[in-house]
Amino acid sequence: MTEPNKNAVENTTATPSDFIRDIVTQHVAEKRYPLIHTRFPPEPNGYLHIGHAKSICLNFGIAREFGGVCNLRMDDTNPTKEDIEYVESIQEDVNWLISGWANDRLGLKPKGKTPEVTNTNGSPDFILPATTNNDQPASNSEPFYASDYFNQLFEYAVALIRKGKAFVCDLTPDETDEYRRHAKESPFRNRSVEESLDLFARMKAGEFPDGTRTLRAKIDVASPNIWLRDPLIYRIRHAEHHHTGAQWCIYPMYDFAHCLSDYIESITHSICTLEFEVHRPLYDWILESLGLSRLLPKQYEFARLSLGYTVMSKRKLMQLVNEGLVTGWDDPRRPTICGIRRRGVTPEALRNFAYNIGITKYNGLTDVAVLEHAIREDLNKRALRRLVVLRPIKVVITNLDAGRTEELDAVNNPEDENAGKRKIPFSRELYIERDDFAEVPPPKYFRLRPGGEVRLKYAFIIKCDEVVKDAAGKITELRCTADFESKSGGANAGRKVKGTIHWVSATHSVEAEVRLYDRLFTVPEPDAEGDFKRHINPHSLEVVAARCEPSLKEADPRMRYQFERLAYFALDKESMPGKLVFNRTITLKDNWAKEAPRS
RNA sequence: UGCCCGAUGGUGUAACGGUAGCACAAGUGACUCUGAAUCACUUUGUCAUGGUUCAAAUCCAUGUCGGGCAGCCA
Repeated sequence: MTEPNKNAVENTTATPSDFIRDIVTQHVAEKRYPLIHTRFPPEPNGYLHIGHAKSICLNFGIAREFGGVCNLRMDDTNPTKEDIEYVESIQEDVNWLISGWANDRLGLKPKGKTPEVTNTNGSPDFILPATTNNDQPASNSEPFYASDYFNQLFEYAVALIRKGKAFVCDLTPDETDEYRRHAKESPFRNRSVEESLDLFARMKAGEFPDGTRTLRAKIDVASPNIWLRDPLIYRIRHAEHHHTGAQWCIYPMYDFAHCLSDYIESITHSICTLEFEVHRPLYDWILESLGLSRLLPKQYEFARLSLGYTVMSKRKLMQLVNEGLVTGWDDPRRPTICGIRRRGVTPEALRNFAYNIGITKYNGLTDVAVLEHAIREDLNKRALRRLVVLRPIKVVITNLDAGRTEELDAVNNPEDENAGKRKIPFSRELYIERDDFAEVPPPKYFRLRPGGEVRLKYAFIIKCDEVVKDAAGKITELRCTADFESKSGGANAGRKVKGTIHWVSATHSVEAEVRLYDRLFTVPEPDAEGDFKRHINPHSLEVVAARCEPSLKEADPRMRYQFERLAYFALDKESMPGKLVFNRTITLKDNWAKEAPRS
């Protein structure tokens, strides 16, 4: 049997080019950093989706192309939204997507390891180096967690207060909002360093309820950039954290935690999406205000992915799960990485897609056709061809005896001669696809019709002699005669007929549940206006009982299949020996579907 | 409203002051024991107006349109 990953195609030779890689290239040329170090920092509050895949491919791609490292970091500074379930799924999805490509660039840390002090002369300074798969067996490693730096972040915050650059503020959330909107200084802005230090320590000790006090950076309340108007950097939250437990009741805000986590991990290029652009001055301000001794990371922003006929926001994806509109996070109709994987898409296809769409600062809408093309291109090269009839109609070969079986040769993959051949049984009773017979054929129809001929793939040319119907007028079977000389290699093998259709032997075929997936939404931008759920496609899933050629009894979950003339399929995780379940990954391109309605 | 960012065929992107190219999509034809794949060909574009320059998609100015931010979310 062929290796599952053999014959894969990937743009590994072409080097992607975009404005971020241009910057990195220049930094490498001027030897600005000893090592190019990126990071992928998801918040564990949901499952990863194809938009994250774009970011993963960017960050790991850069690490790969420039001989660097990309840390996986849980950006877990908000205990009320995050969960261990998401931590686990994130690791699984990242590993799946980068395996065989950039898994050797994955930056982890030894289990339980926390940052070390690098500078003892007054201001605190911490470092936590990454290890890669090359340095350390994966079982002793774990991802980075922003929450592992809570001690260090606390010390950095104290340092900021000491420098007179942060203060404890007693304003309520509403008041804070109000003051900020009107560019008004907090009445607590000028309280003494000692008092802020004392209050901050007491915040940490749990003396105050949620929302009563915050730690704020002292920057510029009149700044045109809202994020510089004395932004909050710590808030009180009496909540258990999935990673640090009940240790803390104050938690750092994103802006404070992120830049410093990058610094601690020696990140050089901190790449995020466009909505953080206005935060960049704050990112720089915090790092510069602390007077840190090592090279500072820099933030760069690119446009997040929007894809046609789907929704990408975590909130909406969560809503679809909670309201039972899909079966779960890994429902194959969803744009989540696990859903895409379950559907049968390979990591290579997803990476090629990410490569093809490029990286810019323009917020566009990517056509799903680009994704579909990447999937088809990959599957065409690797999928094993099989004959399966989705909606059967019976065909009786009247000039073949009942007990007789012919064994016919079939090519496993015309795109890969190493994939070999297999035998398919042919007998008196067959099934063909209902769509492949038309009693009253439309123009240019070249499949089977009354009195017409068609070739059965890998087998014989048959002629339809009689259409049998039941009392209600429904077609129950087609009675046909076969030209046994027309078999591949036979005397009449070269005989031309217009159509070739797929078939299975009725007696030898095995049943399978086949799940036919279509796009989840009926419009290109479901969330453009109004309620996105109004646009859910009622036909996004159809389940049929299909008849498969017998070789599919040994179907392998690692393999991909093309049911000839129909679509690409993969085994679902619910499939069992004796109870086959296939998911349709994507249909074959169908020009007939475009042609037929014209007539 | 304030601040920030962006605009190249239908869609997504390249061109780094010097021939507007690529991919997807669409269309035509060839081939075909998959109406697939493959191959060949074709259609369609620099937001607008000024300026700088021998030369502008690229630099400058103004405008138009689009997006983002204004959580004790990330």
